[in-house]
Amino acid sequence: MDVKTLCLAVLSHRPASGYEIKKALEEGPYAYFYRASFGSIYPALARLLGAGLVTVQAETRDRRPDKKIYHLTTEGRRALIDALHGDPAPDYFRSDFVLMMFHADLLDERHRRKLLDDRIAWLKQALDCVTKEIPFDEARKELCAGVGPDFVRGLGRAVYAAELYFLEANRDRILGRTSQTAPAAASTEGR
Amino acid sequence: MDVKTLCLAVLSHRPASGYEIKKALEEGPYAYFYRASFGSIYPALARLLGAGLVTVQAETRDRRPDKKIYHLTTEGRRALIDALHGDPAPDYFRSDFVLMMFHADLLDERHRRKLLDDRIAWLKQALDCVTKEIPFDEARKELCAGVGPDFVRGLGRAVYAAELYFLEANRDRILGRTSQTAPAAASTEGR
DNA sequence: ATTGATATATATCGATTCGATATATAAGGG
DNA sequence: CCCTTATATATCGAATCGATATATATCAAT
Repeated sequence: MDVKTLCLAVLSHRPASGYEIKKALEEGPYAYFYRASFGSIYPALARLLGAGLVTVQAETRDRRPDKKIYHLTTEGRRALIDALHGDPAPDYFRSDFVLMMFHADLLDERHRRKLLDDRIAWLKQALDCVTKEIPFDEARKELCAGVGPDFVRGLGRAVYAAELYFLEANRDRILGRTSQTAPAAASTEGR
Repeated sequence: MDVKTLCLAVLSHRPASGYEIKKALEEGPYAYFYRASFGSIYPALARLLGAGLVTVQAETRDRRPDKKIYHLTTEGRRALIDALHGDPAPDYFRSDFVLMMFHADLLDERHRRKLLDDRIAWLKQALDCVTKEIPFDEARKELCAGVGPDFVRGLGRAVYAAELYFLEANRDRILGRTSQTAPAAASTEGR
């Protein structure tokens, strides 16, 4: 699924600016399963505009740069629905954390510990967010309402909780046995 | 982490051709947490060669195109270790499946069911692979040996199992309540 | 014989995306 | 003044993608 479709998806909730689309993708529920940079959002919006799948209205604000609000057209909505009914591409997952853990034998103890601690902290924070339903503002709330978002929230919770549980249950395994520090250091820190 | 580092990581196990690197990334344990295309692997290898982080030896084979085997240099190994000790970038995760489920209200019942069924089947197959330790050949076996790979395998298993469990426990929720087909059709298929 | 599929190999193309940067505005702090 | 953060639009050069090209093999179907 390309960034054009992603923008259509965000706009299916409500009209938004390019910046707001980025925010939804970065801080809203989409952040857990998609991502896009300004470098791809603006050209994608330009293409959507050219294709008649969105329209744009400029809003002038005092002492601020103009704001462009993009609206989904009927054709745009249809294009989105078509795309959502296509075959899903395989998940795209890249994780430095996992790559580093995979090469644990090349890592020093300190770094291994830091990776685990940071990951555990991040998972706890993410679980907190997902569980809480982020009620920051109306636009954010709207994105989170419905059976689909509920389902995805539950899925995210399940997966993050499983990872957290696994990391906490197995951290000693990765910290102890591949230690390359002196045995004395290992025995005081491995326990 | 860029594709250069990824190639160094694969080569840290044993020398390999560009094609073999791709295979390791596509079918070996790396497939679950990284990915790269030929379009990025070959240019990355060229850059690594230019930087002296790898060397290459051409092997002539009868009636076959030459095979280029890339070897990690000492500097290459050092560069890899440095990269692995850096700060991990945030995970990059994109999922058409999750995006589609998030927009379940826009999907017809048939498509929703297909998405779930296919995903569940894929998860089962992936769990099977991860559990089995893929003992296809020596090169593959080598990639899977050690505390790091064990840890990552366990992590993958935990996460996939959690997702599978969640999907099986909640499929009726996503199939039933957002149905937009006639009530009669829903009641015969929802069960 | 040809075609299609699959496999092992190297390589590259045009399109897309990334991450950083630029610009324009605001506010606050050192 | 500079830096940081925020709200906005936009673009750059580098990296990556997915498809394609080329070169070889084997096997199966027509």
